[in-house]
Amino acid sequence: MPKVGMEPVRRKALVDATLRAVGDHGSLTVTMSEIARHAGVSPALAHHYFGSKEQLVIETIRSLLRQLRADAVAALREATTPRERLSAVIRVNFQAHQFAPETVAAWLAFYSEAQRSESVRRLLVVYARRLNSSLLSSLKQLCPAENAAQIADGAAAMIDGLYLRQGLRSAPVSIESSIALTESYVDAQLAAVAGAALPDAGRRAPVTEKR
Amino acid sequence: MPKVGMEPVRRKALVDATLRAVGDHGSLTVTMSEIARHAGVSPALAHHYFGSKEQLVIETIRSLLRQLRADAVAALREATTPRERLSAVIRVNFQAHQFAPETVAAWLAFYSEAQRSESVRRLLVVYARRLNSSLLSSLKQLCPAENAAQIADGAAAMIDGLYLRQGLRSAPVSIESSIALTESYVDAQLAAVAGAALPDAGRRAPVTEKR
DNA sequence: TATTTTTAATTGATCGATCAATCAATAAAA
DNA sequence: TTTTATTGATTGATCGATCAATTAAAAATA
Repeated sequence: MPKVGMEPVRRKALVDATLRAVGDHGSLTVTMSEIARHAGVSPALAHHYFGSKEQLVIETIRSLLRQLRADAVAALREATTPRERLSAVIRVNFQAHQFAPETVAAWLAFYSEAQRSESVRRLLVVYARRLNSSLLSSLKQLCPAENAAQIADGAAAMIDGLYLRQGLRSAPVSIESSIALTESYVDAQLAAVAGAALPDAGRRAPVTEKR
Repeated sequence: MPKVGMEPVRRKALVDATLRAVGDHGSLTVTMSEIARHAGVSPALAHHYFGSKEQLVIETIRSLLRQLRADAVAALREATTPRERLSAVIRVNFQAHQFAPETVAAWLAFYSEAQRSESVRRLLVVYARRLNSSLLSSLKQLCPAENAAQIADGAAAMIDGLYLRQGLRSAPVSIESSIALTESYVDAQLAAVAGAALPDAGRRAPVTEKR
């Protein structure tokens, strides 16, 4: 029963359905039929609009990334100091809808897919780089560049690791604890750097250069 | 050409082949035929000895876990102080063969599979718990228990995260840097705890309790 | 020792199921 | 009448799994 102008509606529905299906299935082995069912259309229509399953998956990741960026922009708008911006970047990654089990499961599936699909890998690299550079730009205003780079790597790894463990649902570290853990890491590292720069501070600060 | 006593030989060959195949394929979508080819036998033989693909995969994960534990035991034997034991635990996880791209890719695939297979999930939970408790037992001798738990969570997450990023092969953090990053995290956290316990130390130590 | 029987190892052939993808057909809006 | 939206039916390929058949070693029997 063709109503004109359905294309954008269907595309969005299919992308959303893919995220949901991949999310609660936990892998890309979901069938096009299942995705289509979630979206309330026939499998053939999914192919009509996206050409292939791989393309649909790619669009889904793109959409996740767009969402993440939009959230980041919004969060950063309210932050004024570098330290606040840092916290904003951390917080965004643990926002409820990003940290929801299905979303995490979907990310995991995408990471695995990245091993086979170069396009998927490229997209995830974009995400990884963006996270690093968001952290880095704030950190560089809080400590020397070389320390900043190291702290950014550590924080990014910790964030990704907390995701991974969230995906396993074994020892569920809550959203708040995840944020606290990451914040605490950043705080301690910054303190260590500051301590090393001010050796008169009474006590030896922990070293960070172990390279 | 039946030679008696082949079973253990074939089982090992098939398990090794599975790890390799899953590793460079990057996912569990490898076919039994491919695994069997890696092992130099027919697909039918793989079914003969393991019954199903799922069972073969499970045995493969078990084997990975065994290896990891053996490495850990060996590394711990040479450590005497709590701090040395802590370093040993960290180091083991970044050993060359554990941190090799194919191994990391295999781990990733298993994590993804854990979303669907309860048995796989259970095994990975065992790994996660073991990592946590190894870290924890050393940490508890270096700081109060509540701080220890937090630091263990953070370190475990960071280790897993470094694996994840290694899997992406985007901004490759080297083995040495990965170890250094994790060590630095532990050092700084312990220093922060110590600093908070000795408030006369001239400068306020960074807070860790953000819960 | 010689012969037969049992057991272990191994595979080729094949079945059945699943699934992505295609396509021709239909229905209604423009 | 052309275009857009939509689907049911179908195809072709892939893959896990099964099974009967084969080979040779080991064990039992004569």
